[in-house]
Amino acid sequence: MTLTAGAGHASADRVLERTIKAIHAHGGRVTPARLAVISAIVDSEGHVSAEEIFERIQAGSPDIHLSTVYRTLEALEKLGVVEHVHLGHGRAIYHLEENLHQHLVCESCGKIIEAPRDLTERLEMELEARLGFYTRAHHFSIIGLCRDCHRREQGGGTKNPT
Amino acid sequence: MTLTAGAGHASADRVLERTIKAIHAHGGRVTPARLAVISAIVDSEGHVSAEEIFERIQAGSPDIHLSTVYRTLEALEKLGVVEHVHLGHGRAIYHLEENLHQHLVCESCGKIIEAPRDLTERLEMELEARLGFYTRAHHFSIIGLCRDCHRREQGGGTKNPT
DNA sequence: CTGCTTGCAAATAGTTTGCACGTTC
DNA sequence: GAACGTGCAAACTATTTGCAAGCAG
Repeated sequence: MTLTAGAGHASADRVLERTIKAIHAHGGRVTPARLAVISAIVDSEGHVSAEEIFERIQAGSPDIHLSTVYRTLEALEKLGVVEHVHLGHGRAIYHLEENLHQHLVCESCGKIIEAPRDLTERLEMELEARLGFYTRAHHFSIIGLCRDCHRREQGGGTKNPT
Repeated sequence: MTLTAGAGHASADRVLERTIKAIHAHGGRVTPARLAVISAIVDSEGHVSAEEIFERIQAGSPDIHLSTVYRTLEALEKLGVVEHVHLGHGRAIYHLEENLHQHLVCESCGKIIEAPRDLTERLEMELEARLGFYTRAHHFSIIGLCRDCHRREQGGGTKNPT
């Protein structure tokens, strides 16, 4: 829980409202399933796999199917409400598009840190200026070691990369 | 495919040699399958999925199984010879660890561009200085649009900065 | 000879899809 | 009422694994 980014629970309703508007704007229907998925993502501080969302939802609405979660996520992604990243071998992780940030994933403990935007913004600008490469998604993942794990491996002498 | 030395890039042989040494150093065996996998990666300019490697190998050695390719890649990754990244929903892409670079993946045409190291080096340094996050892997993927696709989507190429 | 490697096939994990029915607008 | 969304099950893709036979050292 060492997130330096400000966590705004007050924004939860705003996200919901914005999403509903977006769904309507595209001729879509606002269904319990979709509301549940959005709530699950908001509740989970922004980093969840499809299955985690599914499990969270199951508690309150056992009738919602996993495939619906996937389809809803796809729809929400098309609406620009959520995005997903592949952090490793397994499942993808979804988060609100509002949370424009880079994921710093610790290889050792799996912790996900959010890098301040300004650090990467410059990189994006330079990529565009020098290579003409336009980073549309505004997100990517950086694999490495968090402060603690790095320190541990430096000092402890436990070198065991899996 | 064929192990004809000398005709290819000068670095190809060096990679092979280094890899053989690494395999031996870890008590592993140098097998035709492993040589074929390494050659396939080197031949392919560094960006290949497991299946592409498999197909390349099939041409010369139809007896090598896909699962062997996976197992070999895993072994080579453990030895620090190759690395892999997940660029999208589908398969992972493998490349030589020597090729320390960032992948810029064009969302639209799928082209993979390699960003010059210095662009990202600064980001890495700042991540370490400000967050204590140490980017061990020295690689990550940035999704976006290449110059051409970006221009096309802009609609007519209004400006032309080079 | 010894045990790391491989081929094969079957298993897994994560995600997608076809179809008929239920819901939302 | 029509179009969109959903449940369900089955398909699919990428990758992994158990086991016995095969080779490298």
